[in-house]
Amino acid sequence: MKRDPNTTPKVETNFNHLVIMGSLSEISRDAVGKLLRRANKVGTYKKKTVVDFEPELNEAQLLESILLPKTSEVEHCSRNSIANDSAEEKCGHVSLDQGYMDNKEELDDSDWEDGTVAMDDHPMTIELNVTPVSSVQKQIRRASAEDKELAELVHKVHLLCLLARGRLIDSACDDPVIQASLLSLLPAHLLQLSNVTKLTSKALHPLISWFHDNFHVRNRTNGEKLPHFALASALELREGSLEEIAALSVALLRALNLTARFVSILDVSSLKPGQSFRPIASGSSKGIFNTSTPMVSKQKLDFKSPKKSLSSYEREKPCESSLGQSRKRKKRRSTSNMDQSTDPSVAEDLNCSVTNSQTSEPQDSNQGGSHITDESHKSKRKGDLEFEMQLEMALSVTAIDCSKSKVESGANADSSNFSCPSKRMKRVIGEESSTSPQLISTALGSMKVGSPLYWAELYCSEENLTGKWVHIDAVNSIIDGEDKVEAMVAACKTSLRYVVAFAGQGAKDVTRRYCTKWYKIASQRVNSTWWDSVLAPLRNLESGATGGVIHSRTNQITATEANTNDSFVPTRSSLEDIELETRALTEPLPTNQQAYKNHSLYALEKWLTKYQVLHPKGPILGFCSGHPVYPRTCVQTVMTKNRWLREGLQVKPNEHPVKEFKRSVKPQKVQGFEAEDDDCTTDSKENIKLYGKWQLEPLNLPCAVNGIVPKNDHGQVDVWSEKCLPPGTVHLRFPRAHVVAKRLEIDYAPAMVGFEFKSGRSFPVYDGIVVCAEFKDVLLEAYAEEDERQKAEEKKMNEAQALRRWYQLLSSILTRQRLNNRYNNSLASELSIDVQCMNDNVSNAKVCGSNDKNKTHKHNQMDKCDTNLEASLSIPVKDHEHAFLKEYESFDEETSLLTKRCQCGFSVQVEEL
DNA sequence: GTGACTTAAGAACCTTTGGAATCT
DNA sequence: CAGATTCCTTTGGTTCTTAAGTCA
Repeated sequence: MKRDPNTTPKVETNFNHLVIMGSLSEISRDAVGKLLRRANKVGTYKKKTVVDFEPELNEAQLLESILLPKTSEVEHCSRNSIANDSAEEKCGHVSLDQGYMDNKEELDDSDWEDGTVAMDDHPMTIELNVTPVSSVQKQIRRASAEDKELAELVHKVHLLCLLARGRLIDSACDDPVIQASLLSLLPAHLLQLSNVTKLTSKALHPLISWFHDNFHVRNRTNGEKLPHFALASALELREGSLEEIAALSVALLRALNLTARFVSILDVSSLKPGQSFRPIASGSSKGIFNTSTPMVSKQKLDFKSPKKSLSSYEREKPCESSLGQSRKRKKRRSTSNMDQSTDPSVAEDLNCSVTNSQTSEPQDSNQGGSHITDESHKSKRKGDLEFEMQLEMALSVTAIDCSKSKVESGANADSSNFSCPSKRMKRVIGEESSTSPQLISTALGSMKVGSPLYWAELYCSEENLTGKWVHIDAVNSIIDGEDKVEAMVAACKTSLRYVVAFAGQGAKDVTRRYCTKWYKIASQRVNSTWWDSVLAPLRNLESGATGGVIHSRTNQITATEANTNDSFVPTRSSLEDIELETRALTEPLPTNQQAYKNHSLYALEKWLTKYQVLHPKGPILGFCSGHPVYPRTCVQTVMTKNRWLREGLQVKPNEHPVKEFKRSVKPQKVQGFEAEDDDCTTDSKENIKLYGKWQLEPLNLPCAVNGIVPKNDHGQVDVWSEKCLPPGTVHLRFPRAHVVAKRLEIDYAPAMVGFEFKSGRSFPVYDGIVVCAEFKDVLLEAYAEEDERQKAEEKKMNEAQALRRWYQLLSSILTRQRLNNRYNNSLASELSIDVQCMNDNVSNAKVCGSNDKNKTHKHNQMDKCDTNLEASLSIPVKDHEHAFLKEYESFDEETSLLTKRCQCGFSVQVEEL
């Protein structure tokens, strides 16, 4: 992963930060890497990856493949990106087709119903022979473990991306230029807020209403700007995306020297597979269709098929609203009594961004018009776009080199794409400046709202006794409306799974503050261990930036006592932790029974599993449909004696099973009809007896005495864990340990570590032996020796085998040569060349074992062969019989080698025995 | 529209101690 | 001949989870 050379200094700063927080960047890399590897493997997961990944794709390309959705939305593509896209799409199609052919049989109707397969260049007709009735009864395919794993990986990576984005926005809020510009716009009387020492939420009303009147949400694309510039641009125009306006409100609060956080709902892809990602703010399609006040004319809805009209409607909506907004905007501008001139210094800075957004405007509307015609084959979902954008931004932060794999289509997209419903909510709720729940519900009824996604949290030292973080939604002009957030989000058919507050480059999960029904979202969140480890470094940064020692009224009174008696100094962070924890423990009782099934705090007896009991059975916390509600802490897991044994625990004497149920014994197939008669006897024979944790004591195994290992009925020791070892024994996990133990006549028992299931039967799995502790060293020593000896023997055997093979090879060559010489066949010359080539290699090969004192005739013979071969290969083959004359012989006394020579130059070395 | 309940299907979990043939 | 090693074959019942349908 290389750093992108194109990243701006701002991003680099962030990256450096990430590097400092090693753990987080590691987690990011790990999660993204896993996803990429996983994606590489998965080619058949249809809903998420229609493109069949090519194995030779590199990571960047692969990422692109994931991100490049099946279709693309023309309106957000730059000219360049369109060209690139089409090229890429072509590639995509090749593999898509391939993938389709490969997995043809796996594709079911639902794939086509999704309508996400892009066939841009090839018009296609799909003939459906099915009747409408049968198409309704589509095949339900449950998600496999693999699908779940992939969904979880995507979820995690998406979370990391959103976290990274939040940090970028947060750092943009700290920008001194933006803050100064905001202050310069602020009427003088509101500036006094910065001098207020005892801040309450009431004091904020004038400020927030001024902000709300002067900054507006609008749907626009602002190119590839970084949050920093996007924010500046929004400030310049006094309008921007939901995110930008919320961020500006945070910047304003910070400019006034107040402690503020940028809060965002991390609207992340689902943890469960098969659920297509739909950003909250875009509203659910179901909701839109249920609305009684459609936002577009009926004609547009009448579009071929209901399915088609759904998607077209979804896509048209933003355009229409965008146009509407621009009209509204003009009106607003002309009537606005606010000073239209802006700070010249800021204007200078922002010049380019302003032109950017201005030029993007007509383009926007043009494309809006054209995309209706193109939509039949360009239907990239907003969620996909958002995901791409976030992933890209996060990757740039974590400096993954994705410059080549830039998802061009996504780059132009902006969070404002999906902010228009929220903007409408603002009109409805904000303009009437009322926050009554009734009004919200009216707004929701007409589905003119999106969900609040971003807001601010301000620390008010005079709220409560110790101070409090106050929810401030400047976009909707809501102050201290934390209890309304959940209802607003729920109205959008989603839930707030992750609400994260950003400050000082850090982040903190504050979901608990906004969520009253934790049981509903708990299952939709990633496992808390992972999430906590991700947030740990960010939490520190956050509390470093916002935390401070509390000097509340109560503390001031007891300040001296606290200093002397208690070392605990409450910080904002720790007090908030307590507040959130308290919320977690005081959740109201759910009204529906099924909510108790996996509730973390409460339980109903009827929803307990087979291996759960209530102990103690009380206190009763309340009732749900007549069923008593118990605390979850009373739910205990019960197990059989054997299962507890594995945990290193045994049932105390005289304890009766707390739960008992009949084991259903299936009649043995072999016995056939005999078993039918046995039915009642087998049933009564064995009941499964379960015991609770309170009935147990530590395992009391017989000790090893006199070097004898206590064994079970099978003459072995069950080693489920170290706890199961009899006292005074050790588990030696090396192979062939029993051989050594047996040789040394040490008592041992095979260690059974589990079972393996094969062909319907279970077989014990052994690993090493169990011996008395006193023999451990002796055995290890002996084993080391034995090991060494065995290795030496192995080596010797290898060498001998090598010798044998050499001999075999050489003699076969020789035989061949001899045959050639004798019969002088036509292949002779060819062979000689072949053999000549081999000569270099073979003659250099040193034949081992020739120094062995116990030289056998075989070895001797081999040596002969060796030299013979050398000689025979070194001379050209002729029709000639060697004659070894005595006078050419030489004898080397040192090596006892007799060298015989022929006149032709051929020589043979012979070792005398 | 909501929730209780049923049904159905697939995933996940639990079960828990050979024997014949061949090689060394 | 004894002991070690390899090969054979590839369960099936129960519970949990999830989604859809029905009904009050």
